[in-house]
Amino acid sequence: MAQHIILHLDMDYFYAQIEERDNPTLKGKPVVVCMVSAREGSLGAIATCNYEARKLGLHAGMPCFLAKTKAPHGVYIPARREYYTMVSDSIMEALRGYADTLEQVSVDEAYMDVSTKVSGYEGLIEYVKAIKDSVLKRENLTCSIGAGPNKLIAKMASKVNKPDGYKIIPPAEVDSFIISQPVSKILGVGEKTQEKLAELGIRTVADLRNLNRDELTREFGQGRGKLLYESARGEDESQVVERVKEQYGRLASLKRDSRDTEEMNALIDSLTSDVHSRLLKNNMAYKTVSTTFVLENMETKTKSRTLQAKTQNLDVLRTTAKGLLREFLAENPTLIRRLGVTASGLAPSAGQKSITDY
DNA sequence: TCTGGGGTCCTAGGACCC
DNA sequence: TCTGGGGTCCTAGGACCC
Repeated sequence: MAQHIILHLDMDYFYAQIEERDNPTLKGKPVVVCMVSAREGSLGAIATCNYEARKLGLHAGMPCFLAKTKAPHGVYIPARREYYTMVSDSIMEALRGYADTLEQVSVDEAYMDVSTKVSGYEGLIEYVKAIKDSVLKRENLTCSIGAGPNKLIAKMASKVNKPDGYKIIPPAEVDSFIISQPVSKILGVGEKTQEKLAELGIRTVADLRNLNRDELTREFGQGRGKLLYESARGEDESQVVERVKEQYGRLASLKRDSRDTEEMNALIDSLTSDVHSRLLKNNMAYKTVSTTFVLENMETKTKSRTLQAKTQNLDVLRTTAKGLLREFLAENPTLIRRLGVTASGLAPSAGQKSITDY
């Protein structure tokens, strides 16, 4: 049975690196790419920043007004998402030829199963270097690559020598590699799980190994329990698979917290147009519509409705989303901060069908 | 004086069907 | 008086990721 060789490729500080590439005078300065919303008085939040900015304590998700107090000389650039997506598509295309299967995880990240492309871990360094080189030649951008016998190890390895580096973990080194990691590095262990683990006295993967399967499923449920048990042993059976989009959604902030139906319906018009154009572009139909409400206190609520049959129709999307908004307002007295619309239950569109599907 | 936007996966209860 | 068990779909929410 041939061994699996999985790579995880991660573009370095992707959005900010693209901005640096396009404007070399930015090199050496803290570069901060911001997501800007329509909200009055808001400077938005950081999407990505380069390493100079990180040294000053900046990180993704940080509000930009706060970033500006820490890095007043930084260069703040509004995100150009469509452009970054084009760059991403070009990179993914370049990677495809190097992989048996390519699984794009996000704009700047992909898993590659290269099991039949290389003869083993011996020749892997050259192969990894060739991939990094092709990305550099194609888009003049650097990336980092991790390699190992499964996705978990590849992903953790890609972080080891960032930026512009690589790390290969052959099967014999998996155990010593994984056991040295803090639990927070395990994929799927976020803030909440970390807190709960800390209460149980668990901080490292080595600690985690002291709990057996039953204890973990009792504490964390079937899914997360299994994940923790296997991850602690460097095991991950999940395969690299070509991803199919399961939903298209758009979310945006209101100018100010509101219950103004007219304003919100107008926003829904614009959000649904966007979602709809992506459905058309990919020739997909949807069956379920969800409206997302982010409240004053940042709490998120959703309401959804599944149709009798799938459709591609824009008016149905709009009417359903607005209906859900009306219901939500009738049931909840709270002000709304952000609104979102998502189409899910996607399937390839049958072609000429339209309103009659409803 | 605040805190963006786009996703995936899992869980759980109820409806409904065989 | 007692009334199984399994599967699928729908809705809602939570955790996590970039």
